[in-house]
Amino acid sequence: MLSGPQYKRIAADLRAQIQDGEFGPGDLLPGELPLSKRYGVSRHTAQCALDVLEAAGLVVRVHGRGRMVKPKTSPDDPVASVDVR
Amino acid sequence: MLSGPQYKRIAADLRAQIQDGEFGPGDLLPGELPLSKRYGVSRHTAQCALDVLEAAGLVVRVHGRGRMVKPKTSPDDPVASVDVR
DNA sequence: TCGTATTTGTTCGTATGTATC
DNA sequence: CGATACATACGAACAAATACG
Repeated sequence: MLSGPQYKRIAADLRAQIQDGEFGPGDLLPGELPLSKRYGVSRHTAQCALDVLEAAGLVVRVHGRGRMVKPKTSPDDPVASVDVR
Repeated sequence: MLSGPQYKRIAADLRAQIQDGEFGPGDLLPGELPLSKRYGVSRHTAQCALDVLEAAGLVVRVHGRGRMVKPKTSPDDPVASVDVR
């Protein structure tokens, strides 16, 4: 209800951790499987959460490697203002 | 294999139709179910195809209604240059 | 207002392919 | 080669929004 979709909640959670500095630029984020277990959701849902961060321009995917915090290239990124609602 | 992912092929197909004028701005696109039947894929795959167009800024979603061709608001959209490969 | 049909939203599960380490 | 991780694709189910009669 108040919590909304799980995947957006997880995405917001991860985003907070990134912006908190728990994950720096270039750091590898936890993968789909680890996230699915940590939050008690399916792998699909964990994937959706990571997709939100990717769409927000916060992370980048690397096939066979994982997802990493996008190294800031342009200082004009409206990244922090993206609504994860 | 040689043809690549189905969802990207379908997305490219739809994009061509849009840019061909078969669907004008504001027009409602075929939904996930119609597309899944037309192309013989699952609803999930059809959804992925439509997601590509949405990510490309070509269409917008409306819950309970469907997806429509985005009415062009800004003429600076690098839309046509998006690679659907 | 209510009920129904349609469509998208969210979530689960599974399988297989491909890329990296 | 084997383990890990993302890529693609199938299926199913119920929720929520919208439109219409």
